[in-house]
Amino acid sequence: MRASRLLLPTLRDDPADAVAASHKLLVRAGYVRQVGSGLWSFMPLGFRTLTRTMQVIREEMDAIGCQELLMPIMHPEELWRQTGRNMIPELFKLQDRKGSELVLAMTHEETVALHAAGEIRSYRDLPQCWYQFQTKARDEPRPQGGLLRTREFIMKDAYSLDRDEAGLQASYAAQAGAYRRIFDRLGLQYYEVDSDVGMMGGSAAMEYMAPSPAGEDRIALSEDGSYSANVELAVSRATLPDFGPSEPTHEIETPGITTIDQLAEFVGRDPRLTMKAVIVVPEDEQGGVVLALVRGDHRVHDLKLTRAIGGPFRPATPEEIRNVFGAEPGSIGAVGVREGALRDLIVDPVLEHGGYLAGANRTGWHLHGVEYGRDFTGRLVDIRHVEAGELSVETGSPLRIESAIEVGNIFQLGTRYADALGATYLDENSVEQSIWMGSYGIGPARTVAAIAEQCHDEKGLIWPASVAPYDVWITPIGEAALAFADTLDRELSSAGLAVVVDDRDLSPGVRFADADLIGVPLRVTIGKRLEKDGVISIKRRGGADEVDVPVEDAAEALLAFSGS
RNA sequence: CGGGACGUGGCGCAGCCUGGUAGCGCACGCGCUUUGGGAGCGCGGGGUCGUCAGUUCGAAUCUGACCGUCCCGACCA
Repeated sequence: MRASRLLLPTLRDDPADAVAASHKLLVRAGYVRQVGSGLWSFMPLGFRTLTRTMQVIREEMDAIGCQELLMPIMHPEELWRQTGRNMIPELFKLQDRKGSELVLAMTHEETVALHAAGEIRSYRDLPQCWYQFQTKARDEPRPQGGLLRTREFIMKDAYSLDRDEAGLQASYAAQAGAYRRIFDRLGLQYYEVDSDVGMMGGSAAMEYMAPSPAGEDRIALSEDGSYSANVELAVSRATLPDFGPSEPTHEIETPGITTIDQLAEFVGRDPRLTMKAVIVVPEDEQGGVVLALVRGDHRVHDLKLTRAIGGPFRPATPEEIRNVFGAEPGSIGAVGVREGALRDLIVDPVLEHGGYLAGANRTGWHLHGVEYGRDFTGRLVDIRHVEAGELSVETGSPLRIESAIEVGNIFQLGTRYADALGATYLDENSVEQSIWMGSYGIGPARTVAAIAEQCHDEKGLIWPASVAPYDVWITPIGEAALAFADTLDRELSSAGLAVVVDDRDLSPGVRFADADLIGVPLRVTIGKRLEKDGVISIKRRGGADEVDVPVEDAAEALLAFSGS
């Protein structure tokens, strides 16, 4: 293919509004263009890379017996009412001309359960696995980072249907294996981490996380490799202070002290010997205030607390705090709270042992020696944010925290969707049973962006061979060189390689710069030395220096390079 | 939703404070020269200055509203 016939809209400057490396590079190299916030077109170059990425995914799905199908993007809202997910704020809603209510699918569990209910009759029909590449629409509060977070995107979503939990676990394991093969083939560096089930519900989930500074997620990883989890649910062994002997509680006056730092400083004690009170109000109709306690030097993880409460919450106002505790914010604790004043009292398990300095519910005073079980009780739920340097629970290996991009996830859903939509089968005893479902997603476009984040240098993109838009980029300099380039193109193309001959009437420097920016793995330069010495130069993008190859060996050498 | 920034040819920007006929670089078209790392000279085309309203003799510039985009905090492939 001659470059003069291709759309190669490369840019010399970074787009002004781009921050993430993948955003800058994919726009500059002409792979993608923006249509609106979180809405992107894949230009021909980008579409080739996206297609190759999807093909790798398709091959590995097929390899585990998953069957490709296609479900609609537009659904009757009624379908989503049946699982209650029509209330999700990210769900786009619209009406047709008759006023019928429709939604744009943000995922397809409901549709799969609908078809399972319609088509699966017997245990003999199970297990099944279905997948598709389909556009998802999500009314994101904040699209971001170019392709990293968009409002419309293609997802590979697969769904397993099994007769029982053991079957689901086998399907889940098969998907996990396929995912590892997919991301290995795509040349992506990634971690498989335990994750929150989020809006999907269900019992277990893992995420595939590509480490990158542009990533929005934080993952906790143990140094010995035995533990990896999203910080949304990561647990760790906290360091323990020297508590000293247990003492009865006694009040101490702490005038004007409202923060943990001030308190620790004022009494000259380790902040780890203090207790922090977080007061929040659940955002539901029930009303009431929840008191959450963590150690003074720890942070509450919002999502963990959301799970503990069972829904979203907001911080309590100073007035609400005064009303419930009879004291100013900054001197709140669990001891001496009026009976029935709290809707819930959640205690981080770190506080189960030891005596702490805590708020006295009396403005300007704190309590010394407060112990769980003796002085107060509450629901023990892990709500604390894991910190770098803490130790993994099982092996005691130190944890670090990395930023990462979520490129895929797998969920064990259980029977929630099947139950909501009546997806059942008859077992050997003619007893009706619920179908167990799993769902498995990969964002191909986000994966392309994650690869771009990991695989680039100051000159541009450096694609792994499996996803590069073309395999070989030939830059001929001069007429004789162009003729030989076309010959080489024919030879390599018939051997199955995708080749670009950059015949554009541009200076060599510009064409070299474009080739580097676009990131094709193999670069061939044909110049004066073709006629003088009978050699051409081959260079691997991002690899070692150029090597000269005699013209008669050129095709063979390139085929060997592309295969390795 | 809270906070911040920006909107001027295709791209990157200046001009705005201090109102007076819209400019620079790149890109683009034509001609000549040039060809192993973002070439040179010459000529040329292209902009309702986000939109609407207001102030003014006169608005890219001042005021207001709206729209759009990006970034930082709560959500997800």
